[in-house]
Amino acid sequence: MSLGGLLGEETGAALQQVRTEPIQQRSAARLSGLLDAAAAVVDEVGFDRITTAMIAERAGASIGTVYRYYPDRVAVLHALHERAVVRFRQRVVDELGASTLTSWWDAVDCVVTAFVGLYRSEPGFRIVNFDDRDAAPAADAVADADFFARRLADVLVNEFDLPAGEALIFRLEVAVEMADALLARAFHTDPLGDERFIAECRLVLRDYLDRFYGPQALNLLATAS
Amino acid sequence: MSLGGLLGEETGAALQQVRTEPIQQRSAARLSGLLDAAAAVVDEVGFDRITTAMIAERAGASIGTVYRYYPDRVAVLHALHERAVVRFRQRVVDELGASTLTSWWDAVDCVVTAFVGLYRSEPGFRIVNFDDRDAAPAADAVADADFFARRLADVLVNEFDLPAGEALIFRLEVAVEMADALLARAFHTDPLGDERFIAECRLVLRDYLDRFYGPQALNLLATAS
DNA sequence: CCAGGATGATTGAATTCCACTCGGTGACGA
DNA sequence: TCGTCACCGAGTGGAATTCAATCATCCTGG
Repeated sequence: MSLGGLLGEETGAALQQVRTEPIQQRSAARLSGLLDAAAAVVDEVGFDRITTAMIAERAGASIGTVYRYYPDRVAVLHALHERAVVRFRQRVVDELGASTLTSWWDAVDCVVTAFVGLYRSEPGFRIVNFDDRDAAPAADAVADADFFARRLADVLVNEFDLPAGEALIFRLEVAVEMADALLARAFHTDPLGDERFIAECRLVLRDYLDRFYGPQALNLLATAS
Repeated sequence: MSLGGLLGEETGAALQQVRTEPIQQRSAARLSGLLDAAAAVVDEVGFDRITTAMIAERAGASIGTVYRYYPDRVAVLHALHERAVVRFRQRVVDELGASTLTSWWDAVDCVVTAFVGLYRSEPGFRIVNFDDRDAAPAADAVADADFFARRLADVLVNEFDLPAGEALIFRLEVAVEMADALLARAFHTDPLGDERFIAECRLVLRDYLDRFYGPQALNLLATAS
């Protein structure tokens, strides 16, 4: 499996929440237009001041159109989140392709860089991120983290010969949670991201994973088996 | 300063948001009754499906009564949050008093234990925790984490001679964010808390702080100065 | 190639829901 | 018995959501 595997096969399923899958092309544009509008509005008025009317107006559509595609207000925000996640994965793949990877650490570093990049460039990403334990079934967020951890695990196993298994997946999940929290904190006040927290995030991740997958730890594993 | 300092002096100010300080006794019961109701409702229907009507009905009061004490819907949730934080601090102090502390690690461990205990016993704590970047002025959440980090820093400096300063506070803030994320994850699906994540939280905290405040690190600091 | 029916897409006034107000009614204390 | 304090719940306004009517596009038989 190549690095591209990170993208996942369910890119289409990301829009699960839409009421009706669009048949004609114009409606595909409507869909993304609605999300663009939602992203813009979120950035402008904030997460909880958003109204469906604002989204519709910004997208040049009527209220009814919003409800044609999404069952309710929060579903729109969920979809926005999903799209952000998909773009995040794409960004990770791009980053991975653009750098020469000498160890698993480079891969992890790419993930952090991608995350930071999206926080900075993607409208609405700051508000509706991995961390949305807030709105509705946050089960999604956990599922996302889990899915992502598994994908990343595949890559690390295949490219850098890390020992596969549930343990690796669990640790990556832990790493994702920590990284998410620290990066969210970094961007909480500072729109460009507080570098102290970003740097500390990298440090924490490296230390944590080094404990299990650093040179010494791997040697121990090798001798033991 | 004793360990009790963690409690803070502003325990009374936690209810700042009430419109009218209750004069007669019966209304004190109403106040906590409203919060109990809010906590129960939060646990049942989730954070953003709460309605003021639900809270009032559950508390056996009328809508008007809710608004007699709280200026708006989110104020109720804030008050609930504040109460949870106060109870958390109290629990930390209790834990600290009940154990023999031989190093700063024991203090950190107590904090984790208190957090886990509250997650298990306090209705609504799961939803409205430190991490509520969600609704409304999320600046509060960060302020909380920061405030708590400072208090904890005071204790660690005074009881265990850790080097005071902004660096310590920053690292404790990082630690708080990570712990919050991992514990939230632990309770996300499992109401009793996934022990794997709880254990990993303790491990991560210890490793992270050991890096700076472990025996070796402290010796280095001592020789350097 | 084209009518014209079938189905997808859009609309926005009407409806429902919900946060919040306020004038009226009881309950407590002195 | 009077003056507050506490409480109630119908009423108001605005936002969320519905739905029947209308328009656009596709498709098919002639």
